[in-house]
Amino acid sequence: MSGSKAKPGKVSDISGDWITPIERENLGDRAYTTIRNALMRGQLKPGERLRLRPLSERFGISLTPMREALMRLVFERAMVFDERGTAVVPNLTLAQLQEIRSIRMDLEGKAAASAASHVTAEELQELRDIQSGIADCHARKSFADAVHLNTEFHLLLCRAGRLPITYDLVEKLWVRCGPILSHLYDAGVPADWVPHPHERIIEALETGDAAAAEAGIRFDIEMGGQGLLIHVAEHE
Amino acid sequence: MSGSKAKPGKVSDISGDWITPIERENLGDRAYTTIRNALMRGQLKPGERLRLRPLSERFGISLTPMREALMRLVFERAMVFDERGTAVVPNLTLAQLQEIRSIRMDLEGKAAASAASHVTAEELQELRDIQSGIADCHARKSFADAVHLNTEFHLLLCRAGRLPITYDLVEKLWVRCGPILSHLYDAGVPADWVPHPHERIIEALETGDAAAAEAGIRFDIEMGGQGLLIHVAEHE
DNA sequence: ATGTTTTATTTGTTATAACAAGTAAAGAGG
DNA sequence: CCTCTTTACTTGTTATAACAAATAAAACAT
Repeated sequence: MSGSKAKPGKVSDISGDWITPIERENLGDRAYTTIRNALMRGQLKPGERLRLRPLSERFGISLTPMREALMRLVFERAMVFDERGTAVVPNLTLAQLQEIRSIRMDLEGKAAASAASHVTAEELQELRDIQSGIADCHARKSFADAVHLNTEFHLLLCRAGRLPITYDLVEKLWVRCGPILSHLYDAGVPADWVPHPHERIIEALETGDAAAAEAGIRFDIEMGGQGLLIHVAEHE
Repeated sequence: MSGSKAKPGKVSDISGDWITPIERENLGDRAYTTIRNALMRGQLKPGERLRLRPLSERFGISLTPMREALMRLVFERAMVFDERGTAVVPNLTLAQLQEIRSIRMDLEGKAAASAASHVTAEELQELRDIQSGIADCHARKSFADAVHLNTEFHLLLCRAGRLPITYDLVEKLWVRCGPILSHLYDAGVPADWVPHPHERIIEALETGDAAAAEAGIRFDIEMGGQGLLIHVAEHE
C-alpha cells in the first residue's frame, strides 16, 4: 500500500497501467518552463536581470504567477536574487563549476551504470542518433547545436538509468550551467577524438557493460568540460 | 571579478570581509523554514495535508506568502501536491529510499573526505559533543533525540567539507526523509556497536585521513539506515 | 560645474477579492 | 433505506490594489 489516502475500490483496481497522470499546468509552471529552457539554451546571459513587472507584461500574466516562476528558479539556484530581490542570471565561479563537475561525475556515472541494464532499444537508438548529430555539427562547425545535442545526450543517458531522483538532481545541475555552456568550445574544439567518448558509452550500453558505461561518462565529463573550466578560470 | 554588476568603487573596496550579508526574511521564507523544520523533526506525518487557508490563518499571514512556502517545499520534493493541488507530506517508497541512500553515500562520502582537510577545531569538537550526546541518548533509550542528533552529525560533517552545492543537495535529501526518520530504530536499535561508526569518522578527521573518513560515513549510511529500509519495505 | 535636497518612478512584497472546480451536505424521489 | 440531484462550502488559482523601500531624475544652491 503506497499512499495513505488509498480508498479501497475506487480507482486502484481498474487495471490502470495506461492511465497517464494528467498534469495541471499553471500559468506559473508555463512561465517557469519557458525561462528554464531559455537558460538551458544559453539565451540568457550571466548578469541579465529579469524584473517582475516588465516580464509579466511580456508573458501576459499577472504578478502572482510570474513571481512564482522566478522564485522557483532562484530556489533551485538557476538564478539568484540581487540585493533588492530582482532575479538575475548568476555567474558560476570556478569553484562552483568544479564542484558541479565532480558531483555530475558521481551521479551521471551511477546513472550510466544503471542504464547498462535498463536502456530500451528506442533510447539506445536515440542516443546513436544524437551522437551522429553531434558528429555532423562538428563537421559543419556549428558548435552551438553541438552543445545543445551534447546536453540532450547526457540527460537522455541519465534518464535511461531509471533513477528519478538522480535524474532530477543532474538536470538541475545542467540548468545551472546553461548560461555558460556556450563557452564549451571556447578553449578549442575537443579535438577530433576518435572514437568520441560517447561512442564508447553507446558500445558499453549495447553490451550491458555497466562499469564501462560509468567510466565512459566520467571520462567524458572530465575531458569534455575542460573548455568550460578554462574559460571560467580566465574570466573571474 | 565575480559578478557582472560590480561597480568600480562602491562597496568592493572597503575591506569588507566582516560584512555579513543581511538576509531579507520574507513572510514566505519564515513559513517555509518553520514547516521545513517540522518536517525534519518528524512532526509532520506522511499523508498529512497542509491546506492553504487554514495554515495561513494559523501563521497569521495572507495566502500569497503561504502559498509561496508550500510550493517551495513541493518543488524541492519535501512535499507533493495531491490531485487537487493541496500540499501533502509524501510517503517514501522503498525505491526512493534506496536511491536516496545511494546518492547520500556518494555525496556525503565526498564531503567527509573533503572535511578531513577542512574541518576546524571547533567543528571537530562539536562533532565529538554531538556523538557523546548520541551515546547518552542510547543509554537513556530516548531514541527520538538520538535520531535528531544523528541528523545534526551528518549535516555538520557535510558542512565541514566546504562543498556548498553538495551540502545543499544532501540537506534536501535529509528533509525528504524527515517524516519517516522516526522509524530509524523500528527494526531494533543499531546494536551497541563499539566503536560507533561516528567514532571512527571523528578519528579519521583528527588524523586527516580522507579515505577513512569517506569509508566511515559510507559504512554508517549503509548500516545505520537499515532500520528505515526494513520499516518501509514492510509497510508498502 | 559640483554637491545636495527634493520629487517622481520603479522595484519587490503583501493582502484582498473574484474566479473555477471540485467536494461534502442536504434534500427529494423512488 | 437507498439513490440521485441540488445546494452550499471548501479547495487552489489568478488578478489587482495598496504598501514600503530603494533608485533615478530633477531642481536648487553653492
